[in-house]
This record gives sequence, C-alpha cells and structure tokens, in this order.
Amino acid sequence: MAANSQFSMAVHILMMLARSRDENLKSDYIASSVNTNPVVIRRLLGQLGQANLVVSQTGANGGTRLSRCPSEINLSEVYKAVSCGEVFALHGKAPNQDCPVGRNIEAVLCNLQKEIDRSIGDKLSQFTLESVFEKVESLPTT
Amino acid sequence: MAANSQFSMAVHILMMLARSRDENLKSDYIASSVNTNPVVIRRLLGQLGQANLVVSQTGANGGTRLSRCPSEINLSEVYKAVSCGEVFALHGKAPNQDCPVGRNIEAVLCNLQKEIDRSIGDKLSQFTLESVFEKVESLPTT
DNA sequence: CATAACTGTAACTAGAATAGTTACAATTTA
DNA sequence: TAAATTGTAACTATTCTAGTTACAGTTATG
Repeated sequence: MAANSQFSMAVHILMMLARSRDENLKSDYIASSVNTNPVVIRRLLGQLGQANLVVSQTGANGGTRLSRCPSEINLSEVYKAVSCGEVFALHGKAPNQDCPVGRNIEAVLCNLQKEIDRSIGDKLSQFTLESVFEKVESLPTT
Repeated sequence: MAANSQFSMAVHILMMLARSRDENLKSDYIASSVNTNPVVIRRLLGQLGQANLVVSQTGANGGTRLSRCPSEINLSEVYKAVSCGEVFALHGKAPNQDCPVGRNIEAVLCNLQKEIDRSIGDKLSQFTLESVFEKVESLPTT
C-alpha cells in the first residue's frame, strides 16, 4: 500500500457526512464504509478539520459533521487539506551544478510543478461536494 | 527515495539531448549531470525510446539522441512515456459494497481521475522541449 | 578480427512512504 | 462515575523508488 489514496478516502468520508446532514457520524461507522481502520479515518478527519471542512466533537455521542453545506465545499479545498504532495517529485539528489543544464533545471521544473498544481486546483474547484454527491446517488445501484 | 522523480529526470535527460543536437550522448555522461547511476538513465531512455522520443545505438561510440526536433516534442508525451501513475490513488481495499456510498464512490473517483489526467495532459502539451530549453538557458547562471 | 566501448536488462539492496494496528490519554454525555 | 468517543503516539507490514552490481549483446575501429 504505497500509493496515496488519502484524497479518495477523504472524498468518501465527506460523501458520508454529506449524506448524514447534521447528524454526527462516528469514525467507526465511516470506517466500515471505507473498509479500513477507524484510526485512519480519524487521522483524515483531523486534516479536514484543520482545513475547516468538518467539525468534530470528542466524548460520548461525539462524532463529526460537515462545517458547511455541501454546495459550499469544493474538491480543491479537499485536495489541499490532505496535502498529497506534488504530481511529480523534483530530483532526489541535487543535479551536477557544474553542468549548465543541471544548474538550472530544478528551478524550471519547480515552476512547472506550480503551474500544474494550479491546473489541478482549477479543475477540482469545479466540483462541489454536492455535485459529487449527486453523481454517487445517481449511479445505477447494482 | 519513495517520491517519483522520473518525470523530472526524463526532462533533464531530454534537455541534455536537446543541447547536444545530433551528437549521440552516453548514459554515463547524462548520469553525471543528473547525478545518478547510468543504469537509472538507461532505464528512462528505454521508456523514452518506446515512446519514440529518442533513438539509441548500442555498441562502441553508441549513445542516444532525440528522434525529432525539440520543437516537435511536448511534455505531455514525456509524461505519458514515463507513466508515473495517477495524481491520486483509488481505495486500496474495495469499500463496503453494502453501503450506498461505498458501492458507487469508486466509479465516481475513477472518472474524476481521468478528468484530472486530461487537465494535466492539456497543460503539459503547451510546453515543447524547445520552450523548456529556452527557459533553462535563459536563467541567470549563478 | 579482436578489442574496447557502449546499451539493455535482470537481480538485488536500502530507504522512504502508506496504511493498518494497538494502546491509551483526554473529553464529554448521561 | 461509567461509558462512549476523539486525538494521537508508536509500531508493523507492504510496497515503491532509486541506486547498485553484474553481465550478455552489439558495434566501431585499430
């Protein structure tokens, strides 16, 4: 399990919360839908909470709910919240600084990285939780 | 070193080849600029060759050169050639199929994945090797 | 034609990242 | 006070990447 599925799990979690409206959901309950351990869910909810997308309550009868209406949260916010790195990594070791290409390539790639990130953000911001929820609900439930 | 830097290394390699014009470059020489092992370079050249972006010659005085002019290769082709996976991974374990959300979320996420991939491809196709090379060359060489 | 210089590729290692797991302190309801 | 729940630290198993060694196959050239 080295591939990063945090964004997928985060969206799944948020769909569960969108469906439950104002009711608090427990991490155990969400975990049983995502099919993982409740701690994995609580870790993600922590990140989503720091991004002000959800609100959690500790203690008996606690749980988590959306901080806003599903139409007011978009996937770009979710993507940023779970911070799953960049599309591609820069060089692990620094290139040879004595080479004209090696000396400058990192700066160029870094700018490119930022441009692509912007593209992804733009695309993701077109989807609200509400619009994604509609797709999930409208699928032919086999 | 778990982050995937193949795209970065591939672009670095192609910049070296763009700079050398028609002359064959050895994997050893490229490796010394990228600051890695020649085998790592040859593996990447293999993928770039399969995508018809470069041509290699075995044997003494062999090496690799671009298969086309730098203005006729764009970064989208490079990205596809090194196939560095998707922006985000789908669920590792399949979600709970007894849950209305778990049952449908994967299909929705999969479509989303494809849309984002298209966005990245569109953005990357705006950059030719030539245009990237100009940026590398124009940077203030400290 | 023999040799040296290359590429191509298989096999292995080391290190890092993810998700999963256990355990437990802190908080809150009832 | 007891039970339920989150928050979080610590550890493990799995998987990925890059790096490395080794060597077979290919080709130019003296």
